Amino acid sequence: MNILHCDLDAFYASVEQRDHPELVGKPVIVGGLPGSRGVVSTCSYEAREYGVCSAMPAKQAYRLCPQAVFLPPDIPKYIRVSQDVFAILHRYSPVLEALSIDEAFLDVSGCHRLFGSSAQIAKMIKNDVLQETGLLISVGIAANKFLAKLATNLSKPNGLMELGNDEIAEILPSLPVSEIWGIGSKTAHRLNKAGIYTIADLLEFPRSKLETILGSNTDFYIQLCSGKDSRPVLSRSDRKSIGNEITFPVDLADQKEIEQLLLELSCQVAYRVRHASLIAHTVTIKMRTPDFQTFTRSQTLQQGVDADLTIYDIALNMYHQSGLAGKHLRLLGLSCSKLLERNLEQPALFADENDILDKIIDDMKDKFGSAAIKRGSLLNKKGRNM
DNA sequence: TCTGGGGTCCTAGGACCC
DNA sequence: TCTGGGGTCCTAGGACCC
Repeated sequence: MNILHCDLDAFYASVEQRDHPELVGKPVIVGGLPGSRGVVSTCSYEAREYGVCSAMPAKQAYRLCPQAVFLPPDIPKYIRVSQDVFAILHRYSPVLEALSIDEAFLDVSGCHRLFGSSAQIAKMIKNDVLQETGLLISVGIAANKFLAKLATNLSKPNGLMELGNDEIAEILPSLPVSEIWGIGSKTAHRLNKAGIYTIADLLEFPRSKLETILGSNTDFYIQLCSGKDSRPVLSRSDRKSIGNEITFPVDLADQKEIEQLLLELSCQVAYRVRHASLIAHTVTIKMRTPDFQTFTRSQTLQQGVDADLTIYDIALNMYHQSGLAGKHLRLLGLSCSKLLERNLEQPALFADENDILDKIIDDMKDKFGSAAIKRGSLLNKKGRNM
């Protein structure tokens, strides 16, 4: 029982309730605003009582709970709080795997002499997080990652659950397959169509037929359903991609306007790439049409890129070659991948004037914030801000 | 009813190389 | 005239997670 899964309860909404005491006890919905095309990122437990949940369209959330307080997310603030919480977790074990901004696995094997049993460590973590950040965190304890995460899910909010062999034998068989980490709505639906609703159903199903649904992951999922999971807790390796995307308030077909937005995205992403001291070898654009079909185009380059206008040129070219130029779009995205550390890359012999301009703009963004300065061609007559 | 934005990982086909 | 097999990389799409 050495694996802990730690998950902050209703993270974004809880931070807002902490910072705005008048919101405590009220339904709070962080994410898209009611009139927008956004969705709910996180909602407080008060809002959940009305049927509101994560990923629900904001319009639908408003219909269910019009009295809720809708707030846009303040991601930089949540990142700061998250860092504080992860620092607390780090005190108890160096083997920490961050899953997201509000979730992490901790392997506490070898930490018992210093801190006591897993359950004692979990209690100390919950206490420290509450004392130092004012937030509630749920902790699941088990022999492996799958079961630890399950324990957290079963005990939220403000949970602390240790899943031992007896509990596993009792709980696991009747759980719906959608509770399995990695089984999403599509796969769950296909399993249901085959008559598989619970973990017990899955284990009784002929393996060969199961393989037509789960493919090469069949054995892995059978193991999970048997309560076995040999994946180690691993500190996150380097990030694989950096990207931004935007869903327009209304569908857009005007090429000039889309090109302008592509330039804005290029500048945002390039800035983040440079800020991380990285260089990208692949640029990808993403387009979504009003019927919700998503298309991507990507290009891999011999020479790594990090300049605003270089990335923009590549993106613009792909947009015009995509067959979607002039068509209505509801989403436009740009991302950079195949990232390498900049100092490992052979530097260009001469920095050109674009590099110098990027450097000046970056310095100003660092000092005054990203809204303070942008390229002249990004300022249209309305003074759009993004 | 109308579907965000940040990501990760996987698959399948095709090009290319030996 | 008929063309294997293995490996790697690229591209596009899709499932999934929070």
